[in-house]
Amino acid sequence: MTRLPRADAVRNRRLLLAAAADEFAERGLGASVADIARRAGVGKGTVFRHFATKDDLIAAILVDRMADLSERGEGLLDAGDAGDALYEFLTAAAEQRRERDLSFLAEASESMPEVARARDRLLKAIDALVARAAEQGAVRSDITGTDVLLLMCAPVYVAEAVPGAAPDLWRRYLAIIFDGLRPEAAHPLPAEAPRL
Amino acid sequence: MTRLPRADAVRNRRLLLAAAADEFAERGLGASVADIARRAGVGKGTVFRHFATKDDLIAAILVDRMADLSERGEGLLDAGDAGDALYEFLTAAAEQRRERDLSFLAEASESMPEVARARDRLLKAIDALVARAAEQGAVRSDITGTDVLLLMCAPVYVAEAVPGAAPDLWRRYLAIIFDGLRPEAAHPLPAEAPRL
DNA sequence: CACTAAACGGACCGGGCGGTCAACTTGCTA
DNA sequence: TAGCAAGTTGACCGCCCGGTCCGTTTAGTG
Repeated sequence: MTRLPRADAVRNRRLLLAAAADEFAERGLGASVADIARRAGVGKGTVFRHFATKDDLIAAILVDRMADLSERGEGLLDAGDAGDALYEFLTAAAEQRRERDLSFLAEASESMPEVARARDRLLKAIDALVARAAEQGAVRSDITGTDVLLLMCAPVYVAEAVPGAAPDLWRRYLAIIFDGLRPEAAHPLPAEAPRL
Repeated sequence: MTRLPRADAVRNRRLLLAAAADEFAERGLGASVADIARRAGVGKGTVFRHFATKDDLIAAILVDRMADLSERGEGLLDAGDAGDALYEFLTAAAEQRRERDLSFLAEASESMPEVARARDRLLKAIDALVARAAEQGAVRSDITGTDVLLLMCAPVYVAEAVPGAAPDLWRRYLAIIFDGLRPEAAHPLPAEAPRL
């Protein structure tokens, strides 16, 4: 059998992921591996022992976050009102991103299979939430889970552009965007729904 | 009197701005000054003669773009249907950004007074468009020009996240978001409207 | 407790970046 | 057309980054 990982290695990996998430959130993509290592209280070499490249580290962070969101979405699937459940899910997604904006990490780790797998799971949960909401007439029936996955990020993105904004400004834009998903649509949807 | 700038200097400045916009659009914020100079057919030193720092160059690009949009918005102020005018303006804004996404330049040049001035002019035009649309009942009356300035960027932002997307996918999200602005609101707006 | 493979640390390397500068060229003016 | 300020150029500087490497430390094992 393969040996179990050493206890200190497990601990350091966790410290590294947490430190990296904080550092990226504060300094953006340009945060240096050396700073991350220092923040985790670890040597720079240790970072590269756990994650072959900076991009691998980024991917690992993203996978963790998407897994958290997936769990949340799956837990909301048996809620009574499907519209409320969807709204609540979108709120949770916005809150996660609000706490630490790591959206810029996505482009650095496109095309990593582990990230793709995590995103597929997330999309599956959202698909189910949207389908139920559409059945119950809470949202228009021509939007897809992918639409919602994409729009999910918009409220915080929009609110972030305001320098000294109230911390819950994103709620304002979530309300507006969710209103745009209602069944009584004024505008037909141009362009086909995207896939993935 | 102060001397007029030399003809070649004027030409090079224009070449530089165009080359820089292209280069940034293709390579992101990390595009190097050396590459921009090469693309403009000019020495690296010339870049710094025209723009003291990389950030000054970025600011100049942004000012140009915002001025273009402002002009467009101001021209739409005497259109018959204010709702259509607003929709058309948002379409123009999305198209500009779709052609070349330079959104990431904004954070590099926050707090530059020239950029602030250009943005103020743009905001003024949007305020007027939104006020007219609200008067005519095309949009809900509790949204502000600032809201629209912020939301304006969302459709392209959202559509960009899809790798091989149709080039006009953003129209889909513009339709959804514009629907969210209609007067028949389902959700009250949480959080106050932001300023600036 | 002794031994070893796994894990760690940080000096080190090559490369690319933003920005400077002094020698050179050129458009404008009188 | 002569003269010069304005403009151009690319080699150069110092810095910091991602990634490597090897001597040292340490957690688990029998």
